[in-house]
Amino acid sequence: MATYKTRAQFVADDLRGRILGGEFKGGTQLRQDALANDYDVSRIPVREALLTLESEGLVEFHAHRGAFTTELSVAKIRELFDLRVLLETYVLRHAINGLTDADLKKAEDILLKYDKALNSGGDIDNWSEYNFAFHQALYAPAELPETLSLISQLNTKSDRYIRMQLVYTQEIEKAEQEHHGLLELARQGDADKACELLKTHIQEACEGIVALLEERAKQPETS
Amino acid sequence: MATYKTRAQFVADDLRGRILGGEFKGGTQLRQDALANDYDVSRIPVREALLTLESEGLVEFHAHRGAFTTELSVAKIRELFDLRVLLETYVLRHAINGLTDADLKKAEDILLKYDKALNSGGDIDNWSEYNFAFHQALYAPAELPETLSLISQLNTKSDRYIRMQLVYTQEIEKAEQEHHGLLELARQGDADKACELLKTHIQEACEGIVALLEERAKQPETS
DNA sequence: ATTTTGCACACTGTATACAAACTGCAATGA
DNA sequence: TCATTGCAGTTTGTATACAGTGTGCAAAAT
Repeated sequence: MATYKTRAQFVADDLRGRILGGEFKGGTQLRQDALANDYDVSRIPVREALLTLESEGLVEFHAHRGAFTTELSVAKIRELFDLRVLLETYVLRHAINGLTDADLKKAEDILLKYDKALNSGGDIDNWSEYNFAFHQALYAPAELPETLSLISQLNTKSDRYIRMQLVYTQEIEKAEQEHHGLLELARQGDADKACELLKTHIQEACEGIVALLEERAKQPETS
Repeated sequence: MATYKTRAQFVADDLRGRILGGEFKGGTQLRQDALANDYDVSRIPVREALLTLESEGLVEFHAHRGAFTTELSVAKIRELFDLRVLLETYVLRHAINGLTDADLKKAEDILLKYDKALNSGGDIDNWSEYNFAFHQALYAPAELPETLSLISQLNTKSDRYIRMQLVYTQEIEKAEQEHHGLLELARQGDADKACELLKTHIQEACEGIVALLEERAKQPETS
């Protein structure tokens, strides 16, 4: 199942994980030769992987100078989260009437599974996946694939910063509670309240990140 | 100025134009070798160009089987246009208060320039560019680059169908009138009315396209 | 006659090799 | 001293060559 088809895809998937995991600080150059050695492939699939990541906004190409990891300004982070509010409340509103019991059960399963993982010495590494899977489970019944794809893009771009926040603050429990609240409102079919909760859920995460970044900006380099 | 940096970028830009121009019908395979001959380059830059176009949604890769042009279902077209309404009214509302005289003048210049081109035996080929330039001129003052980027994506994906409609119906004049109306409302700073007009402007274009596609679906292949 | 197996062809995916562009430093000149 | 030019090293961008996978037809078997 997880047997990757092409080397380029494998490199792209792994490298994405490394970037999102914070292995490279913003603006560092990704040398094709070094990556090719890392993965024991030639530079061709590495280049193709970097192009893929460029289209996802994780990397920027400068002609004849190579690929550099991107770094988002506070203004751009705010913009991304505002877009998430706009698009995610939009799909949630469309999805909420068509939610079947099976859909709700699926979302709940994901939630409980992560609750359990959280209690037994939770891993933050795959929190992003759980988080995204939960949201997608709620959004899927809207049957708006293009919209979900845009939302996925926005999540990928903001993922690094969300993780950063989770490492430095202990907001996961709060987010989990909000997820439970969201599920309950969805079950009741209360679109207005659900969207309102979703909105604050996203906005508060944004503010947490911004606060962290601005605090960090004050301090000189600590490496 | 227009001296392209890399061959891959040149191929991507040109090929995008050919796809949007309707040279390939939906689902046709784009053979790397043939394209490499067309552009007198090797397959490497061709592959990279195809990857770029894949990220724009114009092409789909199937592992070991190559790249195929995409074709959108009516449902997806409707979804794309609904997203355009959502995002474009969002930015217009943000932009409309900050519009300077210079911004308005710039938008008007674009409009008048195309009016003139239209009267002297108008070219449809570059209508897409004019159209997009006009909308961007109105949206730019919002200073929401990520949002504009998403809008640009949506426009690229739907561009083929817009052109198709313009070829078969004579809606350009109507669109031009709506553009003038939009500019006037923007000048007055009436965000509500401007967004309302923008919404119907987009929605009517969508319905025109859908009608055309459904009509065409009834007829057998006429080639 | 229908299905199956195998093989040959075609095309994609990737490695290797080469050309071109950028970077930094050193030498030269004002 | 400071700016400028030229050169060498490094890295990217691309061509060529090879390996691997999918496709279709033909021959063989039931």
